[in-house]
Amino acid sequence: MNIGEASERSGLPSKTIRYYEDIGLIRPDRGGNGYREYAPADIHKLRFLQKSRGLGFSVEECRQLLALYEDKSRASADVKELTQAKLSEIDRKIRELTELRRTLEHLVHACHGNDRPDCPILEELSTTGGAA
Amino acid sequence: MNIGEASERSGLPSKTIRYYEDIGLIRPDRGGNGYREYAPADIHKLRFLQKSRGLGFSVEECRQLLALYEDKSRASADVKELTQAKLSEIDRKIRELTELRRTLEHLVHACHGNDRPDCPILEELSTTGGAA
DNA sequence: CTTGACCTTCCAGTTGCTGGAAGGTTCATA
DNA sequence: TATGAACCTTCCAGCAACTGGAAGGTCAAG
Repeated sequence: MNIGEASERSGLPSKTIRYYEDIGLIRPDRGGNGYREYAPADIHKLRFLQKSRGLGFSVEECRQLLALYEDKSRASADVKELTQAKLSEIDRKIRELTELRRTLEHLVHACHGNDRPDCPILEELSTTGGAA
Repeated sequence: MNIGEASERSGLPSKTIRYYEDIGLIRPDRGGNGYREYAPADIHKLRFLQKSRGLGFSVEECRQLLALYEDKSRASADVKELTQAKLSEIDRKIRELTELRRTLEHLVHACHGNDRPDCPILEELSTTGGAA
Protein backbone atom coordinates (compact mmCIF):
# COMPACT_ATOMS: atom_id res chain seq x y z
CA MET A 1 0.00 0.00 0.00
CA ASN A 2 1.03 3.62 -0.53
CA ILE A 3 2.04 6.13 2.08
CA GLY A 4 -1.41 7.68 2.29
CA GLU A 5 -3.03 4.49 3.39
CA ALA A 6 -0.10 3.72 5.67
CA SER A 7 -0.67 7.10 7.26
CA GLU A 8 -4.36 6.42 7.75
CA ARG A 9 -3.75 2.99 9.21
CA SER A 10 -0.95 4.01 11.52
CA GLY A 11 -2.29 7.35 12.65
CA LEU A 12 0.96 9.04 11.67
CA PRO A 13 1.22 11.92 9.16
CA SER A 14 2.92 11.00 5.88
CA LYS A 15 5.58 13.55 6.66
CA THR A 16 6.45 11.77 9.86
CA ILE A 17 6.51 8.39 8.13
CA ARG A 18 9.00 9.69 5.58
CA TYR A 19 11.01 11.17 8.39
CA TYR A 20 11.10 7.82 10.18
CA GLU A 21 12.42 6.31 6.99
CA ASP A 22 15.09 9.02 6.76
CA ILE A 23 16.37 8.14 10.19
CA GLY A 24 16.24 4.43 9.45
CA LEU A 25 13.33 3.27 11.58
CA ILE A 26 11.51 1.63 8.67
CA ARG A 27 12.52 0.54 5.18
CA PRO A 28 9.53 0.20 2.88
CA ASP A 29 9.96 -1.20 -0.62
CA ARG A 30 9.67 1.01 -3.66
CA GLY A 31 7.40 0.38 -6.63
CA GLY A 32 8.51 0.86 -10.24
CA ASN A 33 7.09 4.39 -10.10
CA GLY A 34 9.24 5.33 -7.13
CA TYR A 35 6.34 5.23 -4.70
CA ARG A 36 6.89 3.73 -1.27
CA GLU A 37 5.12 0.43 -0.71
CA TYR A 38 4.17 -0.55 2.81
CA ALA A 39 3.67 -4.15 3.87
CA PRO A 40 1.44 -5.09 6.83
CA ALA A 41 4.57 -5.57 8.95
CA ASP A 42 5.52 -1.95 8.26
CA ILE A 43 2.11 -0.83 9.46
CA HIS A 44 2.63 -2.77 12.68
CA LYS A 45 5.86 -0.93 13.26
CA LEU A 46 4.36 2.43 12.45
CA ARG A 47 1.49 1.91 14.87
CA PHE A 48 3.95 0.83 17.46
CA LEU A 49 5.99 3.98 16.85
CA GLN A 50 2.90 6.16 16.95
CA LYS A 51 2.00 4.82 20.36
CA SER A 52 5.37 4.70 21.98
CA ARG A 53 6.27 8.21 20.81
CA GLY A 54 2.96 9.46 22.18
CA LEU A 55 3.83 7.87 25.49
CA GLY A 56 6.96 9.91 25.90
CA PHE A 57 9.63 7.54 24.64
CA SER A 58 12.33 9.22 22.56
CA VAL A 59 12.94 8.12 18.99
CA GLU A 60 16.09 6.38 20.13
CA GLU A 61 14.18 4.52 22.81
CA CYS A 62 11.60 3.58 20.22
CA ARG A 63 14.40 2.26 18.06
CA GLN A 64 15.46 0.07 20.98
CA LEU A 65 11.93 -1.07 21.69
CA LEU A 66 11.46 -1.82 18.02
CA ALA A 67 14.67 -3.81 18.01
CA LEU A 68 13.21 -6.02 20.72
CA TYR A 69 10.72 -7.23 18.14
CA GLU A 70 13.28 -8.12 15.59
CA ASP A 71 14.62 -11.52 16.34
CA LYS A 72 18.22 -10.79 15.43
CA SER A 73 19.46 -10.77 18.98
CA ARG A 74 16.36 -11.60 20.93
CA ALA A 75 17.72 -14.28 23.20
CA SER A 76 20.69 -12.32 24.41
CA ALA A 77 21.02 -11.25 28.02
CA ASP A 78 21.54 -7.64 26.95
CA VAL A 79 18.18 -7.57 25.33
CA LYS A 80 16.56 -9.06 28.38
CA GLU A 81 18.13 -6.42 30.51
CA LEU A 82 17.02 -3.68 28.17
CA THR A 83 13.53 -5.07 28.18
CA GLN A 84 13.51 -5.14 31.93
CA ALA A 85 14.66 -1.54 32.06
CA LYS A 86 11.91 -0.56 29.66
CA LEU A 87 9.37 -2.44 31.72
CA SER A 88 10.35 -0.49 34.81
CA GLU A 89 10.12 2.72 32.88
CA ILE A 90 6.67 1.79 31.65
CA ASP A 91 5.60 0.96 35.18
CA ARG A 92 6.80 4.32 36.37
CA LYS A 93 4.90 6.06 33.61
CA ILE A 94 1.76 4.16 34.48
CA ARG A 95 2.12 5.14 38.12
CA GLU A 96 2.66 8.78 37.22
CA LEU A 97 -0.29 8.82 34.87
CA THR A 98 -2.50 7.27 37.50
CA GLU A 99 -1.38 9.87 39.97
CA LEU A 100 -1.95 12.66 37.47
CA ARG A 101 -5.38 11.28 36.77
CA ARG A 102 -6.30 11.18 40.41
CA THR A 103 -5.09 14.73 40.87
CA LEU A 104 -7.13 16.05 37.98
CA GLU A 105 -10.19 14.24 39.17
CA HIS A 106 -9.82 15.64 42.67
CA LEU A 107 -9.44 19.08 41.18
CA VAL A 108 -12.64 18.87 39.28
CA HIS A 109 -14.61 17.30 42.11
CA ALA A 110 -13.11 18.75 45.27
CA CYS A 111 -11.86 22.17 44.22
CA HIS A 112 -14.85 23.19 42.16
CA GLY A 113 -15.83 26.70 43.13
CA ASN A 114 -13.12 26.92 45.68
CA ASP A 115 -10.70 29.67 44.78
CA ARG A 116 -8.24 29.49 47.58
CA PRO A 117 -4.87 30.61 46.23
CA ASP A 118 -3.19 27.35 47.20
CA CYS A 119 -5.17 24.25 46.36
CA PRO A 120 -4.44 21.35 48.75
CA ILE A 121 -4.31 19.00 45.76
CA LEU A 122 -1.23 20.75 44.49
CA GLU A 123 0.35 20.05 47.81
CA GLU A 124 -0.71 16.44 47.60
CA LEU A 125 0.77 16.03 44.14
CA SER A 126 4.12 17.33 45.27
CA THR A 127 4.33 14.99 48.21
CA THR A 128 2.83 11.91 46.60
CA GLY A 129 5.08 12.02 43.61
CA GLY A 130 8.48 11.85 45.19
CA ALA A 131 11.39 13.20 43.19
CA ALA A 132 13.08 10.76 40.80
CA MET B 1 15.76 28.98 46.82
CA ASN B 2 18.05 29.31 43.81
CA ILE B 3 17.77 27.58 40.49
CA GLY B 4 20.25 24.84 41.41
CA GLU B 5 18.15 23.63 44.28
CA ALA B 6 14.98 24.04 42.22
CA SER B 7 16.60 21.83 39.62
CA GLU B 8 17.48 19.20 42.17
CA ARG B 9 14.04 19.21 43.74
CA SER B 10 12.13 19.16 40.47
CA GLY B 11 14.32 16.79 38.52
CA LEU B 12 14.60 19.30 35.66
CA PRO B 13 17.90 20.72 34.39
CA SER B 14 18.46 24.42 35.18
CA LYS B 15 18.53 25.08 31.45
CA THR B 16 15.06 23.68 31.06
CA ILE B 17 13.76 25.65 34.02
CA ARG B 18 15.03 28.87 32.48
CA TYR B 19 13.47 27.86 29.20
CA TYR B 20 10.12 27.27 30.90
CA GLU B 21 10.38 30.76 32.28
CA ASP B 22 11.17 32.13 28.81
CA ILE B 23 7.99 30.66 27.43
CA GLY B 24 5.98 31.86 30.40
CA LEU B 25 5.23 28.64 32.25
CA ILE B 26 6.65 29.89 35.55
CA ARG B 27 7.50 33.32 36.94
CA PRO B 28 9.95 33.09 39.83
CA ASP B 29 10.86 36.21 41.81
CA ARG B 30 14.28 37.78 41.49
CA GLY B 31 16.59 38.59 44.36
CA GLY B 32 18.55 41.84 44.62
CA ASN B 33 21.47 40.10 42.96
CA GLY B 34 19.41 39.15 39.91
CA TYR B 35 19.22 35.50 40.90
CA ARG B 36 15.93 33.68 40.40
CA GLU B 37 14.17 32.78 43.63
CA TYR B 38 11.88 29.78 43.66
CA ALA B 39 9.04 29.39 46.13
CA PRO B 40 7.68 25.96 47.11
CA ALA B 41 4.70 26.57 44.78
CA ASP B 42 7.14 26.97 41.88
CA ILE B 43 8.71 23.64 42.74
CA HIS B 44 5.27 22.02 42.65
CA LYS B 45 4.73 23.37 39.19
CA LEU B 46 8.14 22.29 38.00
CA ARG B 47 7.65 18.76 39.26
CA PHE B 48 4.30 18.69 37.61
CA LEU B 49 5.88 19.84 34.35
CA GLN B 50 8.66 17.30 34.66
CA LYS B 51 6.17 14.51 34.92
CA SER B 52 3.62 15.58 32.38
CA ARG B 53 6.26 16.33 29.77
CA GLY B 54 7.77 12.90 30.38
CA LEU B 55 4.35 11.39 29.84
CA GLY B 56 4.08 12.72 26.33
CA PHE B 57 2.07 15.90 26.86
CA SER B 58 3.23 18.82 24.75
CA VAL B 59 4.32 22.03 26.41
CA GLU B 60 1.06 23.64 25.33
CA GLU B 61 -0.92 20.81 26.87
CA CYS B 62 1.12 21.18 30.02
CA ARG B 63 0.28 24.85 30.03
CA GLN B 64 -3.41 23.90 29.92
CA LEU B 65 -3.00 21.29 32.61
CA LEU B 66 -1.12 23.79 34.75
CA ALA B 67 -3.89 26.32 34.20
CA LEU B 68 -6.31 23.84 35.74
CA TYR B 69 -4.48 24.35 39.01
CA GLU B 70 -4.73 28.08 38.96
CA ASP B 71 -8.04 29.07 40.34
CA LYS B 72 -8.60 31.98 37.96
CA SER B 73 -11.24 30.21 35.95
CA ARG B 74 -11.56 26.93 37.71
CA ALA B 75 -15.32 26.72 38.03
CA SER B 76 -16.06 27.41 34.38
CA ALA B 77 -17.64 24.79 32.17
CA ASP B 78 -14.84 25.16 29.64
CA VAL B 79 -12.31 24.14 32.20
CA LYS B 80 -14.40 21.16 33.20
CA GLU B 81 -14.61 20.09 29.60
CA LEU B 82 -10.89 20.50 29.14
CA THR B 83 -10.25 18.51 32.27
CA GLN B 84 -12.54 15.77 31.04
CA ALA B 85 -10.71 15.69 27.71
CA LYS B 86 -7.40 15.44 29.51
CA LEU B 87 -8.74 12.66 31.69
CA SER B 88 -9.73 10.67 28.61
CA GLU B 89 -6.32 11.26 27.13
CA ILE B 90 -4.68 10.07 30.31
CA ASP B 91 -6.87 6.97 30.33
CA ARG B 92 -5.88 6.22 26.77
CA LYS B 93 -2.22 6.60 27.63
CA ILE B 94 -2.61 4.29 30.59
CA ARG B 95 -4.31 1.69 28.40
CA GLU B 96 -1.60 1.95 25.78
CA LEU B 97 1.17 1.68 28.34
CA THR B 98 -0.47 -1.35 29.87
CA GLU B 99 -0.75 -2.92 26.47
CA LEU B 100 2.87 -2.09 25.65
CA ARG B 101 3.91 -3.59 28.95
CA ARG B 102 2.04 -6.79 28.30
CA THR B 103 3.54 -7.05 24.84
CA LEU B 104 7.08 -6.59 26.09
CA GLU B 105 6.54 -9.11 28.81
CA HIS B 106 5.17 -11.67 26.38
CA LEU B 107 8.14 -11.06 24.15
CA VAL B 108 10.60 -11.80 26.86
CA HIS B 109 8.73 -14.81 28.20
CA ALA B 110 7.08 -16.36 25.18
CA CYS B 111 9.34 -15.51 22.30
CA HIS B 112 12.63 -16.22 23.99
CA GLY B 113 14.74 -18.29 21.67
CA ASN B 114 12.11 -18.35 19.05
CA ASP B 115 13.37 -16.63 15.95
CA ARG B 116 10.46 -16.92 13.62
CA PRO B 117 10.56 -13.95 11.27
CA ASP B 118 7.08 -12.79 12.30
CA CYS B 119 6.46 -12.86 16.01
CA PRO B 120 2.81 -13.48 16.89
CA ILE B 121 3.02 -10.79 19.54
CA LEU B 122 3.58 -8.19 16.91
CA GLU B 123 0.38 -9.35 15.29
CA GLU B 124 -1.39 -9.12 18.61
CA LEU B 125 -0.17 -5.62 19.25
CA SER B 126 -1.48 -4.41 15.93
CA THR B 127 -4.92 -5.87 16.45
CA THR B 128 -5.31 -5.15 20.15
CA GLY B 129 -4.39 -1.53 19.84
CA GLY B 130 -6.96 -0.21 17.42
CA ALA B 131 -6.07 2.93 15.49
CA ALA B 132 -6.84 6.22 17.21
C1' DC C 1 -5.81 14.45 -22.50
C1' DT C 2 -6.83 17.13 -18.83
C1' DT C 3 -8.13 17.49 -13.92
C1' DG C 4 -7.44 16.25 -9.28
C1' DA C 5 -5.64 13.47 -5.95
C1' DC C 6 -2.04 11.12 -5.18
C1' DC C 7 3.09 10.62 -4.85
C1' DT C 8 8.28 12.34 -5.03
C1' DT C 9 12.46 15.29 -3.19
C1' DC C 10 14.30 19.24 -1.06
C1' DC C 11 14.61 23.03 1.89
C1' DA C 12 13.10 26.03 5.37
C1' DG C 13 10.73 26.74 9.86
C1' DT C 14 9.07 25.29 14.68
C1' DT C 15 9.27 23.13 19.13
C1' DG C 16 11.60 21.89 23.00
C1' DC C 17 15.34 21.74 24.73
C1' DT C 18 20.84 21.62 25.40
C1' DG C 19 25.68 23.13 25.32
C1' DG C 20 29.01 26.68 25.57
C1' DA C 21 30.94 31.26 25.93
C1' DA C 22 31.57 35.41 28.61
C1' DG C 23 30.87 37.38 32.66
C1' DG C 24 28.77 38.62 37.55
C1' DT C 25 27.92 36.81 42.74
C1' DT C 26 28.79 34.35 46.90
C1' DC C 27 31.25 32.11 50.20
C1' DA C 28 34.99 29.62 52.33
C1' DT C 29 39.59 29.82 53.23
C1' DA C 30 44.35 31.81 53.35
C1' DT D 1 41.22 41.52 51.92
C1' DA D 2 42.02 38.46 48.22
C1' DT D 3 41.81 34.36 45.53
C1' DG D 4 39.23 30.40 43.91
C1' DA D 5 35.45 27.19 43.51
C1' DA D 6 30.87 26.95 42.83
C1' DC D 7 27.23 29.20 41.99
C1' DC D 8 24.39 32.45 39.09
C1' DT D 9 23.34 35.62 34.76
C1' DT D 10 22.38 36.45 29.45
C1' DC D 11 23.02 35.31 24.80
C1' DC D 12 23.68 32.57 20.92
C1' DA D 13 24.26 28.33 18.46
C1' DG D 14 22.97 23.52 17.69
C1' DC D 15 20.24 19.29 17.98
C1' DA D 16 15.91 16.41 17.94
C1' DA D 17 11.72 15.48 16.02
C1' DC D 18 8.90 16.94 13.33
C1' DT D 19 5.97 20.20 9.97
C1' DG D 20 4.86 23.07 6.01
C1' DG D 21 5.49 24.45 1.40
C1' DA D 22 7.39 24.60 -3.20
C1' DA D 23 8.25 22.27 -7.53
C1' DG D 24 7.37 18.55 -9.99
C1' DG D 25 6.18 13.37 -11.37
C1' DT D 26 2.19 9.53 -11.47
C1' DC D 27 -2.28 7.69 -11.88
C1' DA D 28 -7.33 6.86 -12.46
C1' DA D 29 -11.57 8.95 -14.03
C1' DG D 30 -14.23 11.43 -17.24
